[in-house]
Amino acid sequence: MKLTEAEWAVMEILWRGERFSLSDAVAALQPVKGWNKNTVFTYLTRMEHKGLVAIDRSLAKPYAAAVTREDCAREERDDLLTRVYGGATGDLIAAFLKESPISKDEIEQLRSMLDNMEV
Amino acid sequence: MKLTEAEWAVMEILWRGERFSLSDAVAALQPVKGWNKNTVFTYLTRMEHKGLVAIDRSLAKPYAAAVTREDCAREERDDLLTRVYGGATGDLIAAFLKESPISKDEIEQLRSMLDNMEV
DNA sequence: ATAGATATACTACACTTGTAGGAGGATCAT
DNA sequence: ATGATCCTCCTACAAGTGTAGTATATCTAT
Repeated sequence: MKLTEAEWAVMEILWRGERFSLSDAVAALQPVKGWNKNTVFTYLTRMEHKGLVAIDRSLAKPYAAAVTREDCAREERDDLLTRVYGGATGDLIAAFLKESPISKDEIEQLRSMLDNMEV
Repeated sequence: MKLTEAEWAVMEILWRGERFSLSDAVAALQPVKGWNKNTVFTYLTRMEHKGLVAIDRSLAKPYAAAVTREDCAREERDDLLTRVYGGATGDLIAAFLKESPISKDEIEQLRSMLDNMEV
């Protein structure tokens, strides 16, 4: 399930805590989105149908993420990888490296990952 | 301009050639999408308004890509990088490396890219 | 010059996404 | 116990997306 930009905003706040009441969610989304509470409610319930949000209506804080951030991140990565790079991970990584300078530490980290990949 | 999945399919075929007639485009999209010619026409004209497709109605083959594949790929990369990884290129690359095995050649290629990044 | 194929234009319709209004029930403080 | 607040549910609506029908103009081959 690929998330829209707005859905990412909702999930980002859900991933930052355990459970949320409506007003918790509204307050957390305020700086990012400035949404009306009904808008937040609509998102939460629509996203329940999609299996993104778990709602336990018997709790005071009914809302929680139903998927992990890592699962969503993987889907986004896979989508980019296959749609744009036809699965060629090397090309994709090369493109990222070419355009975004990374720190010395990160370079070292990646180098050791590469070392560990040699079987 | 972020493309939808269907728009990517259209651009992919436009990027594979110089100029296209409607039926060229329909034929090329047939195996991928199986669209009706009207559907293809609608996409082409809608995408002209978005600046994705250039249409020169005085030519026999009026349709051509108006943006490069690399520009679109960059937008997709940037979007993933900032939305999902908050700009942390190292983390993103690490995630790709962790999940998708790459070939020995690619490992070497990346290693030399890393070498060249050290100033 | 006329039938058949192509191309263009316009229109339509269902579904999704982004956004919010209104109404009714629940809760809480005084 | 009443008014204020909050929560839930339902409804709505504009824009965008995915898909195609209809109608008309144009080209091409006979």
